[in-house]
Amino acid sequence: MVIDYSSPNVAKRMHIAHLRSTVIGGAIDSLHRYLGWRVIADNHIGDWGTPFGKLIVAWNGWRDDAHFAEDPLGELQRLYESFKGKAAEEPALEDLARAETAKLQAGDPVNRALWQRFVEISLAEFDQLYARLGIRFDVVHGESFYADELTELVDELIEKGIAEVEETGAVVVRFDPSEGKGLGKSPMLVRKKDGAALYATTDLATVRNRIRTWSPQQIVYVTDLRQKLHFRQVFAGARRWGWGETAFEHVTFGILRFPDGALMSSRGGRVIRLAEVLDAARDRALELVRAKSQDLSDQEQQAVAEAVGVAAVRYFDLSQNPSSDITFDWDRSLALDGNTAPYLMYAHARCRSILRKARNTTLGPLRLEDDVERQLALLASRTPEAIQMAAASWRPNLLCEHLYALAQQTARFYEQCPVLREGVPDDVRASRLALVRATAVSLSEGMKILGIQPVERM
RNA sequence: GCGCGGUUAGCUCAGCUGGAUAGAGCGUUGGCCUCCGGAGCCAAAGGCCACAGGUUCGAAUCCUGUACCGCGCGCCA
Repeated sequence: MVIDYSSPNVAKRMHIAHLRSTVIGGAIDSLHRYLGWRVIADNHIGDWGTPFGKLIVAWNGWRDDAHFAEDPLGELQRLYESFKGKAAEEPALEDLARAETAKLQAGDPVNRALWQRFVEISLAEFDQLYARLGIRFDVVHGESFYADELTELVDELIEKGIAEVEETGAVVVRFDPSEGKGLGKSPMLVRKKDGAALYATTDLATVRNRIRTWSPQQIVYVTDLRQKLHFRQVFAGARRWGWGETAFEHVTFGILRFPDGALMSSRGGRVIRLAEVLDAARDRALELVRAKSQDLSDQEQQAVAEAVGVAAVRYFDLSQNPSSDITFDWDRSLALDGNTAPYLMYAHARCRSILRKARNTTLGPLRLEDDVERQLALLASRTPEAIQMAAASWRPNLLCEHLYALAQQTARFYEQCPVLREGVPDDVRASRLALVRATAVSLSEGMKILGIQPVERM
């Protein structure tokens, strides 16, 4: 299975709307790896096209070297955004940008070098965030990777009769209504009248390359639902090409909004940086760790705070059904109590605490006499089922829900079923200890799939 | 106009391959540490599941329609 997720654009900072694809995609990725799939995670970054012409114009025209030295990506983003403002007043800039884009695509060494630098700066920052989030890709083939084969690909589409040339010179793929509801009225443009390719073209080239390279059973895309039509077209185009052996899946998720309903997007201007949210989450967690866990060393406190903070942010996103829009709220996404990642981590840490203290006690066969422990055993035993359900329906939130129920039951068990206290008969103790261990394993395996790092103490 | 989503408690959301009195968190109110970790536990209040039909022994869940909200629909990605 090839899975395509995260896919940020170069020269822009990742903001929390990017978190959705990254975190949901990452969870779907690890769910399938856990179930034995061979998964190739491919980060299809936006590193090509007209934005770079604009960026080069802005770079040459009005860059701030001092700002660039201290915050490279911030300066690139500022330049890109300022281009829009200036171009609105001075339309000639758009022509300049087109010219710079053309030069870049033709291989002009100066523009190529600049582009290379922009990409490297962006990737460096993305990698830092991926490291914090525990995300790893097998390959990073951005759009530029396919740039050289697009002309040939469109020519071949025309040759095979898949696409047709219009009078203007533009090339489109026209669909029959039988290829999908509504597709008959929505042709897919693969070449502009000026000869340039578009993102549908790149996506077709990407499909072709993935099939040639890995012959996957399945190719999965994780993007927001606004791209639904686009991918339906790409998939229908791919089937025309004869790539129907491969199953295509578009996992969509809803839009991130502010509480007042405003959209969060680079376009709208109102964004919250992902790094800023992760930092805030870590800081809030650190405050709590310092108050609650004074027995941990300063270094351990820092590590736990980072794990707890990142997990809280991830879980906020993962625990909601991908298909619905979500509202970003600082307090809720950074919450450390209630239905949150720290709650799962806490339940796990309490199990670990018992197991540490019980080092020399033997684990026995299960004797489930109390209703609370019976329920706990039942829930723990259903974890594999929850993992399968979550994978099959592309909904990591199902696993979140299961783990939360398991953690809740763990807390009840902890209150009501003593394990190591005096007076607990040996056979009951041995049974409960085995149950605690099974629970700890279920929780930690499940959390790891969700990218939540279980800790021994917190 | 066509297409795709959505509408469940004060707020944020689960539950959607149909199944028992519709769940959780937050918030509100009231309890629980001589006891393995209180980032916790117990309890209460709070819902004609947008509306109207249909299918079914049974519908928040499936079908049809309506209303409202959001998104998308060739030369950006």
